[in-house]
Amino acid sequence: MVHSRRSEKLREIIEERIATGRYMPGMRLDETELANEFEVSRTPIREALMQLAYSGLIDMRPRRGAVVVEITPQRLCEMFEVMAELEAMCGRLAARRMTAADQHALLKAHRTCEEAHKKNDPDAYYRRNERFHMAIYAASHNGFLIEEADALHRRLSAYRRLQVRVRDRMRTSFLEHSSIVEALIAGDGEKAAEMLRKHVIVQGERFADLIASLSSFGISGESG
Amino acid sequence: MVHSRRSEKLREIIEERIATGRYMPGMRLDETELANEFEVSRTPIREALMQLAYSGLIDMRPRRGAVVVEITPQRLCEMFEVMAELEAMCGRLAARRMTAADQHALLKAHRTCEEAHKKNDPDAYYRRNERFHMAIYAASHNGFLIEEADALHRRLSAYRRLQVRVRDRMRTSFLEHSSIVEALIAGDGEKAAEMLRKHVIVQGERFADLIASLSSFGISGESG
DNA sequence: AACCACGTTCTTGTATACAAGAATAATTGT
DNA sequence: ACAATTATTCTTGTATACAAGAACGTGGTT
Repeated sequence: MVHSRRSEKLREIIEERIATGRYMPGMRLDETELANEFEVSRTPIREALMQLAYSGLIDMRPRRGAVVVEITPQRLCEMFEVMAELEAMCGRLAARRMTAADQHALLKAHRTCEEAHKKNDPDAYYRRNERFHMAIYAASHNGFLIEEADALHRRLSAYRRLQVRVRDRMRTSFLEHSSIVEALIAGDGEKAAEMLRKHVIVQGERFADLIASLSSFGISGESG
Repeated sequence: MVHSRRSEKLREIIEERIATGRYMPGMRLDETELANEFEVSRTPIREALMQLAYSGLIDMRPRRGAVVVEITPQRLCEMFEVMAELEAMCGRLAARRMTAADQHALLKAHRTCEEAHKKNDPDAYYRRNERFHMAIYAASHNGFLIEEADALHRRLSAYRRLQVRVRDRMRTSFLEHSSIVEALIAGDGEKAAEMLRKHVIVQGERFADLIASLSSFGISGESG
């Protein structure tokens, strides 16, 4: 058995389960229970939970255990607002700094999105959309920015997954991607930034869509 | 004795020590040593270290202990580049959303900076400058953004402290503050954003200044 | 004398034991 | 019968014990 910090992997697994909605907001995470499930002691479980608490995914009140944070719609919009700005920044930098290899990766990711769109496969589109955005982050050539954008993107992935299912969202998203690619390839940083900002931010009718999907997700609903 | 998670406070203390340069980059953090110093067991120390590792302040290689991360000049510039963008975003939002109370707080913070500037007291200016920037963050009325800006600001505080000592930097900084305040009060979000971006970003001759101060700080020097 | 192998020691990673606060259930008083 | 208070139980927070890998030193060999 490899003895090299299990809490890392445990954190990733729990993070994933929160992101995919298996651990719903408001749900209590019992240390002993998790320890039994993963067949480890409470120690690595606790270490994983501490990290998640620090990153804001769970809330650990002293002596009251870990709870998956209930993200209010307002909070979620705030997070998307910041995400939009980070992506806009990536786009602005990418337009100036991207290499031929970056362009190639971006175009490839865009084409795979197109496939998923044509097949009308929201799950595939969701995954390929992630790669599209990652390609833009990478092209910014700012390592720290890439990490931050990546981290926030992961935190929002559960809600992004929901958004893709909204009627016509996939088509709109893909069309926006096309314009973004165009601006990036043309080297127009400001335009790319502006389009990415609008692409990511949640406002207007998309806000209503989000609220609607949240309630089906169990957030701000009857969950206590 | 209050039994409510010591690792929180321990994390803050260690974080502070890294920020102020007491724990220099490259320095090894011995769990047992820290446990003895704080008169606790290794358990809460470890929990604090895990959190710091997750937030990127220290590096924990399996079985090789915790080491304060060596931030390269490039990395530091990347971080300031992101900080600049977050502050610009705060400014843009603040110009639109700030209340009378926000304006009052901002002007007050600005005046206390002026005092420190006139007394030619870099340490006081450093502290009051923090409050000035915090006032802008708060005025953005985006709770998530405030937290993120705050966290990154803290991570960069050690380097900011050095920058203030650069000749004439305090005067330049204060003049820039004045323009920023003007733009914010006038409600000109784009201008405020642009000025904040330039105020925070490290480039040109300020980059050279940073490199120079870093070597005296022990970074990228002979420290292993 | 230099290099490799082995063993010692030291520190981290994990498990378990123990303590203390919070939730809950039971009991008693009004 | 209902509420309040207390006792019990349950879970977290901390300490300590133990195991395993890594660093380091020593000794032997070439």
